Parts: sequence; structure tokens; C-alpha cells
Amino acid sequence: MNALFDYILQFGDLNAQQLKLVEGYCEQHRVSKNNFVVEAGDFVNHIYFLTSGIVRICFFNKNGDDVTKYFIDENNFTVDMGSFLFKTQTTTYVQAITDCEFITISKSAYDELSATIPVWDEMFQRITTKGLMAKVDKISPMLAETATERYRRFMIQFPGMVNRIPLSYLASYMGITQSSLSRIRKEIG
Amino acid sequence: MNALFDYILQFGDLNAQQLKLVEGYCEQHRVSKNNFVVEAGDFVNHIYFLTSGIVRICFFNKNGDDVTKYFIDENNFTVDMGSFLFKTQTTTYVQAITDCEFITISKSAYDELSATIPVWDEMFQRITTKGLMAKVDKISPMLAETATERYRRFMIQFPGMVNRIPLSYLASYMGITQSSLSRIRKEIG
DNA sequence: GTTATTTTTTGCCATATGACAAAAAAATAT
DNA sequence: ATATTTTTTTGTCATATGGCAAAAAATAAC
Repeated sequence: MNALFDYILQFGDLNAQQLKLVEGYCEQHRVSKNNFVVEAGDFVNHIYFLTSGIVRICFFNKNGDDVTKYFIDENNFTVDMGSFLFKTQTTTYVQAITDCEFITISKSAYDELSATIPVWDEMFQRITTKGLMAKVDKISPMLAETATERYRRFMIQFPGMVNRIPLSYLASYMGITQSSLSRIRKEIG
Repeated sequence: MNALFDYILQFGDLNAQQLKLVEGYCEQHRVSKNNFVVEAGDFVNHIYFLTSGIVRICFFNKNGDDVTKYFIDENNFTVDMGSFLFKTQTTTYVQAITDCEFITISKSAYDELSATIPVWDEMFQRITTKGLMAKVDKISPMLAETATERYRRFMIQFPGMVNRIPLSYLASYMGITQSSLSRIRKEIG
């Protein structure tokens, strides 16, 4: 719970009373390895703050390939904020790569907090915007890099995550085949 | 001006009086071909709605290569909303690829509108979020595609833009060399 | 219209990555 | 512990793309 508070307090100030209020709306949620947190077609009606584990965001392309868009690790929101805020169907899956624990807040709870805490919406606008900007900034340079550079960057950006993610997922995130990634890893060590 | 109104009214309702108010704050701005609208290091203090022309968003990597992140065409906001809203320095350049015309709203005007029109902030949150999501959705699948597929997708997503953009920019956007793109284009026709 | 400059195309060869299949290793179930 | 399944590595060859340089074409300058 502290992790969640630490996180959101970066984006705005809440007093002790407000934090208490937020805490009252929080729920615990567990998803075990390989299960889906959210599936394409769902209307997302919770926000998920990941307190332990790793999830991946993926979709299936027209050939049926499972393509990983990105990974999210501890102490970050995993949700498709767009779907949550705009009440649209998601087009992506959120899958637990390891056993995961979340703190969730339902849409109705979110709306009540929004009505009660003046800065709530602004905070979540910031969280959403910043999260999306971070994604753009991570993905965008990858195209101009070789696979080896992407792998190096990934190891730097997510130290410790590399060894917890199946190679196939990481390869599809990097846009290369599993075999190639295996060879790159062998090369680099 | 109508194009701007059409655009923002997708994201919330404004009555005639409010539109009048917005119009009063709008300014015209022209940037001629190859000039920069915004440079890395600037604090962005206007939002730019592009009414004619094409711009590209780019940055320079550590090797000094000029890397194009994406293109924006008529009737879209070009601004780095993150920098605008959070008053941070941009890290990217916005360059006019053709002669461009913009409608701009200054930060101070924006803030006054924000104070006067209740739904203003919410509308721009939506515009920002949606714009960022669109970027993620465009860039994200590219990694899993071959260069040829990327080019085909680009032609579909931005019909008419292909022939107004220098090859070198388009190539760097797609993460390949100009020569390769030239060959792909020859192949496809 | 001619010249200079920029942009695009092409040629040649090197290298990175893909496709497919099989072997090896690791994880999981019994 | 053993068998089964999943994941990773490796082998072989084909193909896509890069690097570099020069030619051709298009654009801009005079």
C-alpha cells in the first residue's frame, strides 16, 4: 500500500485524511502465472497497480502471432487508462508472466474519489500522460536500433527483468525471433 | 478555424459563446519549409494546431543521427502536450517539412480558458491521451513488421503523405536506410 | 537556360536476421 | 525419481537490410 501511495504522491499532494479515504477503496487482487488480468474486448473497470510480479501487454495479429507490446513490473499501473477513462473496449491482453499481486480501484470508487478529492483527476491525468509518454519514448528509439542494441537497452532499462521473462515474449517485444535472441544473448553474455 | 472546432468538439461540448471565447485567444502562426517550430530544450508555451502542411517530430541520437519519431499532418495538434502541461523542456524537435500554418493558443490563454470553461481541461486530457495512445498504437506494431510491411502500412495510414516527405525522413521513421526504402518503393511501385 | 545543390536510385558486397528442424536443457507433472 | 512438457539452444541455408560509393534525377540558385 505504501508503494501505491509513494507512487501517486509523485503526481500531486494528498493529506492523511485523503489517503485514508483512498485506502478504503483499495482492493487486493491476485493473478497467478500465465493467467490473464484483462482480455481484449473487456471493458476495463478497475485500475491495477502492480505490487509484485511482471505482466506483459500483448495482442494477436492477423496471422495469429502473439505479439508483446511491452512489460510492466512492480510499482506501476498496468491498466489501459484509455479504456478505463473512456469506457471503450480494450484491444490488448494483460497477462501475468509471474504470479502477480495488485491493488485495484474500481471505476465507481475512482469516480467517487474524483468527486471528493479535487486534485484526483489531475493526478491521474498526469499519471496517464506520463505513462504513455514513457511508452512512446521506450518504443520509439527501438526501430532505429539493431536487435543487439535493443537487448542491451532492455537490460539497462529493466535490470533484473530479463531473467524472469520467457525468451519468446522478450523476442516478440524486440521484434525478432526467439532463435536470434538466443544467439544475441549468447554473444553478449 | 472550423477545422480546429470540429476537432476539439469531438472531445467535449462547447456552446457558441464558449467557442467565441476560444476563438478570441487563437493566433495564426506560419513556419516555412525546413524551419523548426519547436526545438529541443524549449519550454513549449503554445499549443499548435496544424491547419496546413506536414511536420515531423525528431531528435538527434548520440551518434548525431537525425531520427524521425513520427509525422503529423493537417488538422491535428502537434504539440508535446507533456512539455506544455507539465512545463518541462522538450527533448524533441518539431520541423516543418512543408510550409505550415498553425492556429496557436498560448499557455496563459490556455490557463484562462481552463479557468473559464469547466470542461476545457477534461477535453484536453482526452485529446492528449488519445493522441499519445494513437502514437503507441502506430509505432508499436512496426517492430514486428518487415520494412516492406511498414511502408505499406504507412501508405494506408497516411495516404497522400508519402509523396510530400523526403525519403530520408521516412526511412529514419521506419528504422531503415534511405537506399533500402528506395528499393522497397521500387519493388512495390 | 545553365549551373549548382539536393535528393533519389543503383551496384556491389558484407552482415544481421529469418525460417525451419532437431538437439539440449529446464521446468513441470506423475 | 521418472516421464512429459515446455523452453532454450544450435545447425543449416535463404533472405532482408546495411554500408559505402557512384550515377541519375529532381530541385533550387543564379
